[in-house]
Amino acid sequence: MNYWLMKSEPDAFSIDNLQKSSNQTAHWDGVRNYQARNMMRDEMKVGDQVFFYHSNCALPGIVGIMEITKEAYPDYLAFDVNDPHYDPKSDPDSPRWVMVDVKFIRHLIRTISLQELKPHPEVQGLPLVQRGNRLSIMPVSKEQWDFILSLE
DNA sequence: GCCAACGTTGGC
DNA sequence: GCCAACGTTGGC
Repeated sequence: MNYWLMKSEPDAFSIDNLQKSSNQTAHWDGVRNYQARNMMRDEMKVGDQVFFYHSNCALPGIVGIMEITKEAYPDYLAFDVNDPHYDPKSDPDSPRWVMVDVKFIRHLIRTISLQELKPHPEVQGLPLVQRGNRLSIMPVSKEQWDFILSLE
């Protein structure tokens, strides 16, 4: 089983939005970065566990856990001219972007903030804590996963 | 709201 | 294929 971290701006889609979704499940759309896409497409499997990270907000940090319930399939928003994530270069016959389905598992007891994580040597390998990092989907090692949860 | 860091685009 | 310009991300 793999572990991941996925970022979302809570103003756009928060963990509460996920919890309130039908079946507590939603598609993770709008990823428009090749590195992130490749990980979704090639490595994410049903059952993988994922940290839900709130970015660009008052307290950026890890707020909960979700699980992959459907592996990569075409991000159809890329075909919708009226959607902000529309990409004219994504051809329905050969989709450029993919999404996965995620299911709410639980909130963390408290938010584990970026500020709190940064000083810990155990997570220095995580792109999340590296300067200037913008990757919205990243792998988390089992050791990092367990360590972060031990802070809860 | 600011702005540094980054990824992408497109002219050459 | 280089790289300047541009748009976006995301912490602060």
